[in-house]
Amino acid sequence: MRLVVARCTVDYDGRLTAHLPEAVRLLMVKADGCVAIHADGGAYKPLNWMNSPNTLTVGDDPKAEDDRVIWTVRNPGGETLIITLHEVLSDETHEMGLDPGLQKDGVEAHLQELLAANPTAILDGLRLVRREYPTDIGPVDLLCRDAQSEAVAIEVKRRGEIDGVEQLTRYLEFLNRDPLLRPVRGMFVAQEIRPQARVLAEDRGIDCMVVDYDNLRGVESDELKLF
Amino acid sequence: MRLVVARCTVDYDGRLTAHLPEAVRLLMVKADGCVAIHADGGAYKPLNWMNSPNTLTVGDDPKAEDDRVIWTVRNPGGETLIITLHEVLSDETHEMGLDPGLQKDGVEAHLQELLAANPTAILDGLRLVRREYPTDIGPVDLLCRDAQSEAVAIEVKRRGEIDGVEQLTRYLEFLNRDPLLRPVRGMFVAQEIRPQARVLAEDRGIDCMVVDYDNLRGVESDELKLF
DNA sequence: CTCTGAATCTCGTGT
DNA sequence: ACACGAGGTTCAGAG
Repeated sequence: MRLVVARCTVDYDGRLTAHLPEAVRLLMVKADGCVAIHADGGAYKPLNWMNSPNTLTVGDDPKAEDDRVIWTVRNPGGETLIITLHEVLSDETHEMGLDPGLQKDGVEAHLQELLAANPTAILDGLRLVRREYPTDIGPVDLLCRDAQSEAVAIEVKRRGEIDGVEQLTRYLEFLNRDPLLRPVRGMFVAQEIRPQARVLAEDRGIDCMVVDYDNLRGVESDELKLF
Repeated sequence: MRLVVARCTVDYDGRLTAHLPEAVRLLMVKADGCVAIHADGGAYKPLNWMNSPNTLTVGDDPKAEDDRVIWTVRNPGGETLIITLHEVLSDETHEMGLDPGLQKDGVEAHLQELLAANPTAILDGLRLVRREYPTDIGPVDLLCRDAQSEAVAIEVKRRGEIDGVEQLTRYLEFLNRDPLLRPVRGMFVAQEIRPQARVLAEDRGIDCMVVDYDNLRGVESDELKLF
């Protein structure tokens, strides 16, 4: 990884056009060639960047009186990032090697897995038909049948907001056209449900349910203990 | 901005839990206190981070035999980021000052402006009634009248996806309650429309249209040349 | 390969 | 403060 601290101006032209006036910033060039320009504050996201694959060419500015250097970064999509370095304050390179990568736990996929394994935690007598049950407009998280064998479509979210209710409503609209499934009931299951989402869901006849991730893990381990 | 290159392990516990095995990485501490951990490749996004405001406390690990150092970053939300530095390879600090910020051009707002100025680029004989026409549930991008003076509600997107169709559907539902407007037709205009979004739109009787940003700019400049 | 949906989304704007 | 929508979204996973 090469780290350059420099007073610079930047111009990006690609999916949009963007410009950075002259200031001191960090230029980060990673081993795979991707380039990122960071300011000293604000977000973790860089001000500008160019992902790999790309080509970086370095040249002097023939029009300039001082010794400024121009970096031109081009990618196969025709996007360009032009960095004019007016003054270089630091330029260091460090070898780092490949990163073993991030291990995550506790995202929506895990919640969905736990619920698929324990549908009765949602509703007594509930049985799983399929995870990611396909419809013409995308897959429903869980399709189940309740104790009366009626279909229940379940949308799982970490945080339940209005767009999740919209999503489930669309699925229900399409699922209810299928005579083998009709009538299909909707359930909105999340670790947290925003008040507005709850209002909209209830207005549409969709049941809401808040579940606890750690409790569910407990349920699962309890079941494992039985064997 | 402080830049530390170190062999380290990282544990994040907050909205999810995540762990990074030992490897050499860049630790970036910005002037506002935010911390980011970068690998030497992949995305511009850091592997782990903690936004400002937060507190960084540095301490030795009393249990360790070597001289490892532990950084503990805490934010008011109770999230923690624990970085164990096994070996520090570089540690530098640079003053950068405030960044003047990014100037952008070519986003959805510009597309909407161009279409508002040239409604006939969407449909022959189309006249603009109002941009950001208000309804009880939010403003419609463009409200127009066609050659037969019937109302047309237009949703403008850079990339047309299902959400946009939902949005327009909601607006149409409310606009069609207004006897002065009824019947209101819907049009979904974007630089690119995803197939599933097109299916849903057509299912709802909404017309789709793909427009080109650069062409529109050309139309505009053509009109300007007339004067 | 495309397409869909999640994200520690982030970031702005408006109320 | 919260809700809503856009993003050079990025990113991973399934068909």
